[in-house]
Amino acid sequence: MFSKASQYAIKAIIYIWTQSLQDSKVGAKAIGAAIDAPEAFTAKILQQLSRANLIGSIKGPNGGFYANESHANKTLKDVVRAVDGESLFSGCSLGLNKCSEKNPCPLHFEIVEVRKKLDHMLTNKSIRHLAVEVIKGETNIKHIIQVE
Amino acid sequence: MFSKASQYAIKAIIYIWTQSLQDSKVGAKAIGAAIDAPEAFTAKILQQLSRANLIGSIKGPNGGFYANESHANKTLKDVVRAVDGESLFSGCSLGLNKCSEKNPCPLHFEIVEVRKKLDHMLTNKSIRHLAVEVIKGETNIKHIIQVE
DNA sequence: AACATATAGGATGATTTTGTCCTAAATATA
DNA sequence: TATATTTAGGACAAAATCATCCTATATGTT
Repeated sequence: MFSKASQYAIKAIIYIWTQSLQDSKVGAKAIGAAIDAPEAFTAKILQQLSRANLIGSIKGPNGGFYANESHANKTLKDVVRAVDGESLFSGCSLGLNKCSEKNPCPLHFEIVEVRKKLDHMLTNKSIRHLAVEVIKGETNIKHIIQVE
Repeated sequence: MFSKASQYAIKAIIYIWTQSLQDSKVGAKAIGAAIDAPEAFTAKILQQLSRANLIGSIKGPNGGFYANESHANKTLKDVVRAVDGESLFSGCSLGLNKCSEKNPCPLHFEIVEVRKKLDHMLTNKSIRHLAVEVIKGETNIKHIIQVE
């Protein structure tokens, strides 16, 4: 459903918010470690999020990534859009070039319902809100380390 | 949402049913042409569908692919499963190794709703039924050729 | 000013997915 | 039995995605 890149992006941006809500910026290294994602690849994704104005970034010592009020109304849909593009949300799910009410593919009317739920999932809570849930311990964005 | 391979698979198997309902087998070449998919790649996918017993195949002159009563209750979910595997339907959508009711990711409860609709879309009509709709002209599985 | 730290971004490599090509195996027909 | 046709399947190639490495750029600190 989501590419690896957007999975990392979602976990990363929620993590950034958890830190920003406690007034601290985080570096790419710390983010990668926190979400169990490769650091350099995560850094690339953070660039994309930054360019899309979903997070802020500051170079240099004490720099890092952060989110603030200017990002407060962003949702996971913005994240998935920035990283994976529009294809999950629009266009024919079977790849037909002309697919419409008048000339529908076999999934045309059904996919609307799926996308409605998908949209709801990705827009009904702000990323900030999702981060609060993580802080509260209600949800979780990390792998669980297996101990023998 | 769906891989290219499973998009081809869905169109191919519906096309095969449209032909089988009129008592004729179809070859890989004709299938590829009918759904605007590369022939050799389509052939590989047809092998997978055949191995998964979603269609039948016969070698040699007058051979080809077909569907019959023994395939009549198969759905698109079986097709997507055979081609793309299980990941769309189960497992953590953010890729967490341990994600459960007790230790949920931020999307854990929401993804259930999306998958419910997805499941409905892929199981509420048999492939055979979808083919009938195509035959009736109610739906369509081909690209529309652009004429200048 | 020099230095250290951190993001930005280009170049490159690995892996997966997509796609092609060729040979083997099966089977209908002459 | 020989031949033509068609699926099965292995080997290979191209493109996209995932991932790493190195240098440039910005900026805080000494």
